Amino acid sequence: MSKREQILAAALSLFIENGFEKTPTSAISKAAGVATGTLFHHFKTKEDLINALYLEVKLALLENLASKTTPSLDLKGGTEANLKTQIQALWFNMIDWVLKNPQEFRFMAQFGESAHIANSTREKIEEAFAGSKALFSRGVEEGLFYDLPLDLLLSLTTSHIFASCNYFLLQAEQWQDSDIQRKVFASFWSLMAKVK
Amino acid sequence: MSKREQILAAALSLFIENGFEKTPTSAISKAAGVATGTLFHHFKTKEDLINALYLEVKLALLENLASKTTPSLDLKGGTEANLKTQIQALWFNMIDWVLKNPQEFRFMAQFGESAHIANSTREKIEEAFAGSKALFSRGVEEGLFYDLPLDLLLSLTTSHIFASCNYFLLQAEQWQDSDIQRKVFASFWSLMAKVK
DNA sequence: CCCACAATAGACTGATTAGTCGGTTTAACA
DNA sequence: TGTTAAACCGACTAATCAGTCTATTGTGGG
Repeated sequence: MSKREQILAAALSLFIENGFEKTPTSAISKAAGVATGTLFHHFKTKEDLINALYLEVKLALLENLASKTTPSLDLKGGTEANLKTQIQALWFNMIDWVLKNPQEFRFMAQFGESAHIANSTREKIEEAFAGSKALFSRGVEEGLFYDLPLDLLLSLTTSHIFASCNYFLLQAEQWQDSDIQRKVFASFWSLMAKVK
Repeated sequence: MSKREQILAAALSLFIENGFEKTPTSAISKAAGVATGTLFHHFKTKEDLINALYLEVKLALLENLASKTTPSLDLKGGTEANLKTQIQALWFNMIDWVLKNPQEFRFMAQFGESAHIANSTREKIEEAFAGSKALFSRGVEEGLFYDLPLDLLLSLTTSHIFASCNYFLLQAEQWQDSDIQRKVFASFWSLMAKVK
């Protein structure tokens, strides 16, 4: 692991444990086994560090969502069944990843709304997630989902899945119950899908 | 307005604008038109101050939710219609209050997850909101809602309504559209209500 | 009118910390 | 082997800030 990675890993742990302001850069460099100078060699400021970390975490999540969701663009089984399958895969992958990477998730949850994350960082993430966004856009276009502004729909679905992750992270044994899994996904789906 | 209230009001503005750590107590007392000593007379520490503020804001919200939701315990029109009506009233009241108190909402959103809010504060709030909680508990008991752990269901509904508030706060003109209102509430309701 | 105590004031300090600086080590490459 | 630049080191500093302290001003009850 490069020193840069050591620093990021140490920062991740310390930030979620103590918060940003209560984590001195000295503590980060110490935990990373690195000198202060090295930290500031890799990251111009402490804010740069947290922004880099946030971006990396988000991209790691994205990669994991994408890797398993076969983007099978052929529409066998009808467009609706296909879309639901893809979104369901995304949903499972997300919870899977969160349960395997609890620190990363806590970090996203804790700092996603914080003022430390710069707009430029948010824009980069927005861009990277454009692909997943398109999936939901399709649902609206095809009249399958509520005809609501896409941003609103995305915000509703994102917060639903975040809340689910948060719950299963604390109650990991419940995630073993496939009955609960089914119900929670049903809840997720019907929050956007029109009643027929 | 008492000095104590002046301090809380100043802190609210400054905290949402600059964050907790980037708001020196000196800035708060200055904005409140008060001396440092006065601030620390009313609040033992800066953390005490934010906890008091958080509690007050949450209680103000609660009062507003409760005041308008006539707790009509007679069950005319069937228990189901009654429950839906009450929850719908809660839902509208919440968005109404948020649109009228944007700073308070931003504050809740920004600091709800933060480590500055003590557990004792969270417990007090939990207690205060037990009444609203009971409404959802009823829905589960009556088999109207998904049979999921109450905490999970509450977390899902809360985050849905938070996301809605957040959206309408930025896109206030959309809240004028009663068609959108209907759809978003439908989404909210079907996220917990079993499909029949 | 007086006493006790709450409220107010603001100068001050001890501790903390982000980031700098001057220098050393490592490593790629010519 | 010599050159160069990146990576690395850690002592140091300039600035900031939470909370203290001592003094002053209301104020309610006896």
